[in-house]
Amino acid sequence: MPELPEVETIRRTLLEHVRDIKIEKITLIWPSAVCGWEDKAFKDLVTGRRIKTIDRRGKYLMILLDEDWTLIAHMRMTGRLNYYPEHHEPEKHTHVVFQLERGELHFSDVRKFGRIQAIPTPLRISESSLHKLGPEPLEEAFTPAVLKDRFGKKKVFLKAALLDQTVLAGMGNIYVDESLFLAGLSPDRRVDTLSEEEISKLHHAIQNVLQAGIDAQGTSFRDYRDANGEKGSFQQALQVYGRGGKPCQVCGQTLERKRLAGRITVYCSRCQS
DNA sequence: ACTAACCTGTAA
DNA sequence: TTACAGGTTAGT
Repeated sequence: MPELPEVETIRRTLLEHVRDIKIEKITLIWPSAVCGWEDKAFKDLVTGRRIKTIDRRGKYLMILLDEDWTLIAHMRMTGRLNYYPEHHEPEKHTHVVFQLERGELHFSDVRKFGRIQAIPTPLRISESSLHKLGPEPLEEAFTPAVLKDRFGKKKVFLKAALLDQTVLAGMGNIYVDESLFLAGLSPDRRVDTLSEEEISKLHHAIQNVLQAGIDAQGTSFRDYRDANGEKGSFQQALQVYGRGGKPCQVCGQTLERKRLAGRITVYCSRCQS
């Protein structure tokens, strides 16, 4: 579920509570949520370490520990990281409990797709799937020229290109559809047909939509919650995602809904071309 | 480039 | 009962 704005919101709401806090004990309720380590090895590795800070790369959360180890968490569709200031009984889908010096951090995931892994910090880029990620769309280095370069000679649909994490890191089904609507571009355009001006519009729309998503603390269309269990509010601002068959809020035309690049895609055939 | 698979819950 | 869900990967 969480895309860049949701993961960024989790990062921020979690960091407030856990910066410089020591992990005292780990309980693996469903050990498969941790990949790459035997239960005991993982516990030994992380127990007693202090959380220095939390970074984000695309949809990955990176919890930096002292002694140069990093926990990498990916929520996939329904993963959550919840902070509780007091003891809290694990809920039905809680898989890992980190008992902290102050409070507890629970990783839960209804669909069991989400994962946590531990890697040595200096090797993090080359040793994980992180090294294949495209640029961060909200960083200054991300310019229209970079976007054009990332599309390269691809001939795929815009929808597929923007969902591809190696092209650009952090966009998912919601923010891709919203960005394309804002840019006035049809999701089934081939990326090699875009003009300079269209690339520029798309670049602007991507930054705009992602920043608005962060400002609204993410989109709680269904399951998403931040580290405090709070919903975001960007669902109220959605122009197309989840609105197939309803009228376009700009021109009134019925919004199209069809499967593209394997994902349900909603767009306005009048406003987007 | 598309599909299935990984899972569970919810809504049609 | 069936389809579908914010993601990714491995297969064809």
